[in-house]
Amino acid sequence: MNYNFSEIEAKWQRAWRDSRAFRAVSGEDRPKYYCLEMFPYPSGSGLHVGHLKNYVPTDAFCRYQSMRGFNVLHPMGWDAFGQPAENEAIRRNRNPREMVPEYAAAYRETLIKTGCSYDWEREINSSHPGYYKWTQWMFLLLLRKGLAYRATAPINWCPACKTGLANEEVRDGRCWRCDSAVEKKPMPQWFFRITAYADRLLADLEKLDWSEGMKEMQRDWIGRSEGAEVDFAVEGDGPPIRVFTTRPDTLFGATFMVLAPEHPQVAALTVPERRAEVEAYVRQAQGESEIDRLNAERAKTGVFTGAHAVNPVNGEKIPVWIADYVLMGYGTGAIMCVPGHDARDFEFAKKFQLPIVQVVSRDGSTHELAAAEPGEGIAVNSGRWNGLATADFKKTISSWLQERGIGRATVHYRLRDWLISRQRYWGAPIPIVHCPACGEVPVPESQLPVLLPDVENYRPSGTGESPLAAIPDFVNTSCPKCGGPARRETDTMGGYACSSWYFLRFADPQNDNVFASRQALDYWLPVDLYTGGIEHARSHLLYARFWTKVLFDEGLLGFEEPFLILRNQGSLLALTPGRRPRSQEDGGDSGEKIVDWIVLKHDERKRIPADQVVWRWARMSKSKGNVVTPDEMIERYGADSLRVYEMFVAPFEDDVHWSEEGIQGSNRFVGRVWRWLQAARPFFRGDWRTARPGTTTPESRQVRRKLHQTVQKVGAQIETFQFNTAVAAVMELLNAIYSYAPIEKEALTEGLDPLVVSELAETLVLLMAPFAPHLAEEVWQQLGEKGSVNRAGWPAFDPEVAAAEAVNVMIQVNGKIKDKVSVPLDCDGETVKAEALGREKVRQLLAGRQVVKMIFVQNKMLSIVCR
RNA sequence: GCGAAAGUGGUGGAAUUGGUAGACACGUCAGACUUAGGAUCUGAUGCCGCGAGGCCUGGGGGUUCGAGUCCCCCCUUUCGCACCA
Repeated sequence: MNYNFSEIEAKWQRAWRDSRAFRAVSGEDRPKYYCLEMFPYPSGSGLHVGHLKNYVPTDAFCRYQSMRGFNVLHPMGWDAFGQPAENEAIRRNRNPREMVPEYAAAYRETLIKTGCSYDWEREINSSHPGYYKWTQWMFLLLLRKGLAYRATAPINWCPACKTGLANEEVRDGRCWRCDSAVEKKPMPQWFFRITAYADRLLADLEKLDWSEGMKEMQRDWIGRSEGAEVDFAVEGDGPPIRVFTTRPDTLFGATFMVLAPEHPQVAALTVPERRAEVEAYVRQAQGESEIDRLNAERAKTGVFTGAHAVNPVNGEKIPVWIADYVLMGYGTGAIMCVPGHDARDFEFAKKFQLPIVQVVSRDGSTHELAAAEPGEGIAVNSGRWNGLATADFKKTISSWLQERGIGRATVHYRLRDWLISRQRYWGAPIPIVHCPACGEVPVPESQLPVLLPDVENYRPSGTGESPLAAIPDFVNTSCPKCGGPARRETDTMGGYACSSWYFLRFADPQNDNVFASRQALDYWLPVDLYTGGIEHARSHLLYARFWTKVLFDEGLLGFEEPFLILRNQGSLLALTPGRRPRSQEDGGDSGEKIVDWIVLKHDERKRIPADQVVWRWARMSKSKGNVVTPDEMIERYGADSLRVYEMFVAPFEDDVHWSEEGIQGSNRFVGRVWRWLQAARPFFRGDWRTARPGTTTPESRQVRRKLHQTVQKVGAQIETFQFNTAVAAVMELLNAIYSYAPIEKEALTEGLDPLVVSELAETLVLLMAPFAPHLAEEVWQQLGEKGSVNRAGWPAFDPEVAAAEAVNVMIQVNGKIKDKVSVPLDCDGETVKAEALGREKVRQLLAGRQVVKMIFVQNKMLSIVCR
């Protein structure tokens, strides 16, 4: 009988819904387990099989945990606010308000069809007022704690998205979404002071079970660096120039200074006769794109301001230059230049013929420097500090500077504050009122949420202002403080605000009085297992950790880290049609990005001749036209087969080149399981556990051994996220079962113990349940078992049954395996030696030679060394 | 340039952490059953060799009775960071 998957899968999906099978009830006695996948933004392209590379294994894990007796919370929701959704709405000329729920519903349908065990009663949508009320509440909390502020600063402006971008959203000077070159634009915008938490965000990484690579990315992004700030007095009047350096021990080698072109002191420092030149350079630097400035390969440029500063350690006058290799955004925007020991300063000094002095040496001697020597060593040419080792010198000089009030040891971070303002429609309005009398006034909590108005035109204004600014009914309001006329803030919050706390909301998603009750939070949180793509390494995960710490500090949470274990799934790649770029598209001489392949646009599909199409592997996405949908796979092979394939095809973390050939193998496996269980069903005895097998043939013992070994293996491997080998283990077991009890035998039990067959059948169903839950439920019911298999206990394994009776011990002669002997488990060395030396083959090899030594490893190997 | 991970059959991938390399699967080949089969079942399948046997984990050294696994050098790929002072 073939497996009618479409009927059976529909039956159980209905049954799970009707029985609320995956509802998580807070406060139960069973230990809780909170398992979460990064919630998706619902796009029009729908889910593709690539999404399931995450959802399916994580679901198998949840089902396994449920069978082990955990009270599992496995929720799903929609990251519905933000530009992806808004851009899609614009493209389709839809209102996101109507479009998003449709898309979410489609996602939900597909996820239900895959048999994923979500508690849909906890579904959340971040664009729903009941949700974003609390996003706004979080904003006010940050504001109250001094962690939100408004500042006019040059921000990353994406001209295509017409909005500001946080630093984390800029890659190689380009917008992460649309790849446009990012510009700098000064605008008043809201920021969150994440830098205040830099040290804790860095230190607490140690507590987390995340991949080392992931932690390293966060460390890089936070970019802690220890050093010193030093004030250089300026010749004449004017405030000193403050620099940051990680090498205060090289102060004696500082022969000039460089300021970023945007540095606020530039104008004041520049002498009149150099003004024209300096201003021209500043203008030129401003006109450059971020991409140009980020290019480290190009030659150094700069101009002299005419001003001099005084090196505080030796009183020497040193020239002050400006150059675009110094960035305003890091440190103080000014540096002391030590050409002898910094490659960039060396290059600059060579070009502009500035003096180069050696102040660090390996052995205390000095020599002509052919290149910068950035390493540590012993101080030379450093006055009374000569001879000090770098580390000691750093400490000494820092205190020396501090005593004189001209410097101090400091720590700088690469991390910038989080730009939250978006000049876009589709986001949570920032709950602030601008009052001419009172200034920036927070909207009182009782007036939350500040509703996003329903509008006709939600497109970006083009002026840089939010579309909300064009809606008088929204903008014009009264000041909550003085009651006078005032204007609402028209920026909305970037999507990352919503995703920085959603994992808390799942604990108590309907609560209207608080973002989640403390009781529910204490029961469910923190998230025990979090899974998602590596692309969120620095943005989402950093922000969510930041908000969690703020809430902890406020006493609202009892934990400081939201995601204890993090696993990152690989993506699915699909063959994607593209073409060679045309000459004007290859970057030419202006663009640095070398493109050698461009995805075919929709209209190009038919136009381009087949022989000009170039196929490449690329991540699945609708825009690339290479998606395979779960729906079509489920239609053809069933959800269980698709699930098995997604897990079996490769390790969880690995990228996969999608092909349909593999899924047929999984389909075959599922069918084999089904057919064997159907054949075994008539002989099934529910009392096998108590009725004890009467006959124990060697074959029975062997297959039971395999069974118990498999139970152990599958559990252990699900726990370590090795789903591919866990599935393989069940396949091995099935092969063993087929040779023990082939279906074609007239009677499956002929010559077999029906109790053994029963044990095999029941345990096989349980082992299949996390992977192929529909099949498992169906057979579970057929076998006359009560309740959902998802609540049946995970099978126990008996170590005695699982233990091997005999083992093959390898015999090595001079390091090469020559023979093997089969001996009982844990057989002692002497017996094995005697056995081995008696073997004809071994005797021949040892003839005329002298045995030097023998090494015996129990159950593994006997190594004979001879001369 | 810096940092991280990885390189195993025709393919996806296993390998208890130093002890039978290639589990499991795809593909291929052969057989069985079939009116038929893109179904099912059985078997074979790293490479060279008729064979005995020899050779195989990116390349080259080393440690060891024994190395895919540990150490050193090199090559390649992927990812992250990068004029960060």
